Amino acid sequence: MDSRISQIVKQLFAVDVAVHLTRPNSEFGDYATNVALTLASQLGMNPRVIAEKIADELHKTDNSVAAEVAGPGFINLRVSAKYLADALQSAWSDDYGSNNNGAGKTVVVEYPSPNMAKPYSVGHLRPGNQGWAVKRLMEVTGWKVITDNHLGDYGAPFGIWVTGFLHFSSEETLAKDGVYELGRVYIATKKALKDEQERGETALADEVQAWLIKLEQGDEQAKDFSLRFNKISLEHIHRVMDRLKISTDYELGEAFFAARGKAAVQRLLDDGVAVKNDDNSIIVPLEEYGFEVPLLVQKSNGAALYATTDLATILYREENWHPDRVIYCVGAEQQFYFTQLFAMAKKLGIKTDLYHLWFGTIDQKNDDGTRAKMSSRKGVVLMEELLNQAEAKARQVVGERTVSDDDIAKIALGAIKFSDFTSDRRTNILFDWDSIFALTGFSGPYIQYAAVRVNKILHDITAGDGDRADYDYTAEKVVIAKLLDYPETVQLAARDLEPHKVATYLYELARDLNRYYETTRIDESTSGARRARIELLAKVSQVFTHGLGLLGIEVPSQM
RNA sequence: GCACCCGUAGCUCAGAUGGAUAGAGCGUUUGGCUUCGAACCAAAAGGCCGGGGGUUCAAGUCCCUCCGGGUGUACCA
Repeated sequence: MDSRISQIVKQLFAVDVAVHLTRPNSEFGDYATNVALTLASQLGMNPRVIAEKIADELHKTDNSVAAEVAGPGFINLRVSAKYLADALQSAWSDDYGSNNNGAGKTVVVEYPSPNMAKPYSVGHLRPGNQGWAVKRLMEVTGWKVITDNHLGDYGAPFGIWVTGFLHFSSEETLAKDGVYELGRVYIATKKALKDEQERGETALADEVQAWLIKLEQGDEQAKDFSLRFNKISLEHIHRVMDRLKISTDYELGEAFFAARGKAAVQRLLDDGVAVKNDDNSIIVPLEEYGFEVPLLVQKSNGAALYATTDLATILYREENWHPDRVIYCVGAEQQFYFTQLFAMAKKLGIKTDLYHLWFGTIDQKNDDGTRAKMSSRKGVVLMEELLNQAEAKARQVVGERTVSDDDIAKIALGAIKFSDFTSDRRTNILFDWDSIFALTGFSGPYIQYAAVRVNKILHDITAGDGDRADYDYTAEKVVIAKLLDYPETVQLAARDLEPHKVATYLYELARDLNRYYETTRIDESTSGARRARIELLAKVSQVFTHGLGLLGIEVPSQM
């Protein structure tokens, strides 16, 4: 319909415009467009006159659409429910909502990239969650997707671990608490290091450095510590990711790329992109990209740092994966760093679209009522604890009904994940135990419930062989119109990498469906109507599964 | 200091390319289950969209400025 209006505009006024139909208040119509308003100044005509002409032309060519001019020059369009039902039927397919916009292109998506020194906390919720959703969005829009978990397994944390373990821990507590003990030791040691620095001492810091050097030199004891600690941490990360139902194709951590850092830095020097300072540190000046501070790619002691491993990572991916695009799912705190990194890549001549998919912080309320980012100092919430609590809450709501552990896990995950998609990913979100487990209203379980319910109906009621040809779909009009919006929603969400748009859509679809049930019964309808309704509900069910799947949320079999 | 982000109902947040009467959830008040699943639905109350100025036929949305908050700002990752 939008393209036909474009055609009419071209025919009447000889201008090319992309017409976008909006969904106005139902009192105005089913669809609306403001083309006449946007054209008015360009054509030097009264917008209402333009609108009238378009509406007239529309009537002449198609009597199934009622066009009406309203207000300053809006064109409101009204069609029959049957018309929409037919449109849905012809647009329908088994992967309704998917498209091929990204065909032939490759994208690397990097997530959740946790720091291995600490247990998986809610701080890692967004990278994993948003990263997974972006991966899914890329997949259903035709891209070839490669996912990589860029583990934080390199650098000072190892030295801090060992030093801290020897001073503040024991084999017994490590055996008992595993990664949580490692995390405790890490945080305690960081604090001890800071205190020491304030006193002007360096004993502990020297010890940390000594362990790092030992590891680099292949010292047996250091290697043994490294293997043990990494194993504990990695098993933990895998366990949590399994529970979160997220995974990646690769797990190439910083340590893997640090080994390639020297060569990468050498290339920078060879290309004249980097400069060596007198103190042996190496920097990439970025004044021409608007940065006062250069990017440091080698410490004065010759060691690699973040920018070094990230540079090696970029080069490795270019060589091996040839991506058109790389999406880094990392928090907003690193925005400045990534703009520097990308500027360096550009300076090196890398053409790939490097994109920092950032998200706001997870905040906590301070005692004085203000908000601030959750931090290990103030005490973070651990992911396993969050999952356990969410499952307990779900179980409590389920009550007497028998629901499998698997379904409970799906509901708990539905609540947690969806809460991350209730706002734009850039928004700082306030961590709150109640809202993150929300099971009612604008929540994951609300949609899951609607999906479970519709599946139950589909299971219990048979469509029969009635003739639906004469059915007018009046009662279903709102739901059908909503289903017709789905492909565009996916397209927009994928274009802007904003999965929360899918979440909003699914909520509205579920709400429209719940309202529909209030007025219409499926089982009491006549044979032809029943068949039409059952077939429509099957479509709704498919969209629920598809859409929730984009958010990494599954539909339980029961709840 | 500088850079980026944010300020919308009591709270938490939506509001694509500027468009008609600014929307949800939670909370509050009220009504609806002998009914295909009430984790639901219906209704009500609640807003100088941080302040001021500008551009436009039209501004929550764009520009300027001020106020308030968050996050960064080369040898941490």
